[in-house]
Amino acid sequence: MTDKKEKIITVALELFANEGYSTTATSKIARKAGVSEGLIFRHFENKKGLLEAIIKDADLKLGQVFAPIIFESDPKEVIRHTIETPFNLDKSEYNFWKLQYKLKWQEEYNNPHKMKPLYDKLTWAFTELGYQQAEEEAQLLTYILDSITMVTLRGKIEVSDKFRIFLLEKYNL
Amino acid sequence: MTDKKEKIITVALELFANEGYSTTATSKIARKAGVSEGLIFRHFENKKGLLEAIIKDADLKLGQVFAPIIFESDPKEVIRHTIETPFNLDKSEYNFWKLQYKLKWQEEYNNPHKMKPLYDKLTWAFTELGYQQAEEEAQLLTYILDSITMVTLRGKIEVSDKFRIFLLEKYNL
Amino acid sequence: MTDKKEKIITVALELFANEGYSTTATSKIARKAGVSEGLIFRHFENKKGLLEAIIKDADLKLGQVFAPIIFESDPKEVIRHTIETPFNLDKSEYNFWKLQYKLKWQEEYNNPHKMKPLYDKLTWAFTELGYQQAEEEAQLLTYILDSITMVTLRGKIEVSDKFRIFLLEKYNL
Amino acid sequence: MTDKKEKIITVALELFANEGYSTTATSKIARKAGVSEGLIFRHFENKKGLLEAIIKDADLKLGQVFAPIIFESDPKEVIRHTIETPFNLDKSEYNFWKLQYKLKWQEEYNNPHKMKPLYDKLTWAFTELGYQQAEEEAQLLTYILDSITMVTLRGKIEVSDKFRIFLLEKYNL
DNA sequence: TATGAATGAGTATTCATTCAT
DNA sequence: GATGAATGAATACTCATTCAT
Repeated sequence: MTDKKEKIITVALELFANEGYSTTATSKIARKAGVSEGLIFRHFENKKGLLEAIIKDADLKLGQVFAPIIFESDPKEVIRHTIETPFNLDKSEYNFWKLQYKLKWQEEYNNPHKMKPLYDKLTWAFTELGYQQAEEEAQLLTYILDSITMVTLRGKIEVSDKFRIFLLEKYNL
Repeated sequence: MTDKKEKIITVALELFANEGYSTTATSKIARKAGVSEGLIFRHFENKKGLLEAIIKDADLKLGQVFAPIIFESDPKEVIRHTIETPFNLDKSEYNFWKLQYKLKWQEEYNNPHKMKPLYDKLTWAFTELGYQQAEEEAQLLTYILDSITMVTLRGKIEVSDKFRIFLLEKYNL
Repeated sequence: MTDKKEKIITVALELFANEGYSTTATSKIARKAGVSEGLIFRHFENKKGLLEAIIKDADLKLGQVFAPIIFESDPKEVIRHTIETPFNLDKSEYNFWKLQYKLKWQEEYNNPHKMKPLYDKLTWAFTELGYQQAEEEAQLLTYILDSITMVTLRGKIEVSDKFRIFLLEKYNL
Repeated sequence: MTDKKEKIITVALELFANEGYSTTATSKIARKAGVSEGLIFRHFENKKGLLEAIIKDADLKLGQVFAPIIFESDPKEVIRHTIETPFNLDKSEYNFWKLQYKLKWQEEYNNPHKMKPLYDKLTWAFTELGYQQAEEEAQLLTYILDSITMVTLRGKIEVSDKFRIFLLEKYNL
């Protein structure tokens, strides 16, 4: 992948995440990336094609982010690690996460099955730990963490460390 | 308010909620509402003005939706009622809710304080019921319910009644 | 039809006829017609829609041009009049005719049946005049006249009056 | 001439003939010819240069096609052969002919003198055969044959063999 | 000779908005 | 209050052409 192609992807991710996909003009992406507008279409054919390239990249990354949890063998650690994820979001990855959550509102790109592996692992962990309704517990936890993540990304309110500890205690961690 | 003005608002709400604010052309609103395009601007000055009129309406409605909870005096009932809200969304109000949640991603329109009264009431209820960390409990519950609401609105997955009962049991209801 | 709409059609006909449909930019049409480019699309939806509006107009006109021949009752007059048509093209109608002939090369718009009524009338006339193979004679005459028309429209060579008389004599007129 | 250069010419001829010069993108030519887009410009400098190379080739070929007629010494044979030409078009040469006729509408490339030798030969033949107005007869015949050729190339209507015989009889052949 | 990344001017089309009626 | 013609700036996308390799 050439430098310019990569620059386009980076800039587009930033703009799509913060200003929205349809609100972001390809001309703006080009300007910010320091390339000609035409180049975007040479590399991605479509504005949509550019979005999809970004999504593909992101799906890969999503796998990497959750890999340590998926391969964890201690159920307590699975849950602790999961809970701590939204509290440890790196600022450099905000754009990535914002796009993930924004796209959920775009019918076409809302794929709930993406998180299936994590959900399954959590179910397993809760089972191991003797929870009666492991599936519901797993579901519940993902709901909680999704909300926390979104609040954090929006940046108007910070989810306090106190809340993190509150959560960990809830799960006896 | 004239019939036509109201029709514009209804149609715009529907389109903004489902296809997004910036993606929805005023011409489409006009067509679907059966009015001339010019009329939109006579009544609302701006496309943005139209959105803001809708938001104003919506804020009013939001108050009404949560009033029964806010004025409930039995703490158990406060929590039960809150939990059941996302499970009782009327299809006719999906557009209203969708817009609420979508706009949270629009910096300009994301006002976390909107839900303050509900949050306060929940804090009060948890305190009454002797929970140690009432504020965190209130926060947690709103997180959970936000996620459920969003999943429901997106419509790809249904949150089961089993989960509702699971939740109520969690809170000893 | 508003003035501006008509102006668009006139200018577009001129440009499509002389510079070709796909070679003519809508911006050029707008500039020459003294209207905004957007107006073209308000009125015709498409560049193609504009072309089709022109063609529709033209088909109407084609009917008018040949009506006097179609309703002529003297077979000799039918043939004389037909022969003289390409020699009497009014300069103000060149664009109309040019477009007719150019579009024949565009698969989509080449409709040989357009001239059926004239062809039938000629067949009738030749039959009346006792020609053995009236259909072929009619065909032949339209071939000849098409070529003359095209040469005339291209304007590099003029078809002489001598040739007109030569033709009339061929048909004993 | 390299293989690739020749391939470019062949493909361009096909596309120019069928989809038009200005409608055909150089990228499409490159793709269909299996070469890089840059190569077209290395070999022909211009898109226009490519067209002109094709025209040059074509003019050569045109000479070859009519040579047997030009060098025929029997006047009857000259006319018979000329008449039969449009009925014997080889499908493999349609593109060549289509381009010839389409370009006549392009002022810049419409050169009526190209056919002068054939026209002169026909004039000679008609003179030999005692026709009174040999020049006009020659002109007339080229008109007829041009029309037949165009109809054939457009392919919607076939010119019947009956018509060929009709023509030959007209000229006592 | 040949490639393919890159450009910049241009193209059809959209869209929020204005305005005369 | 309501219409519909008209605008102008912006938008996604195309395309002939250049250039370093």
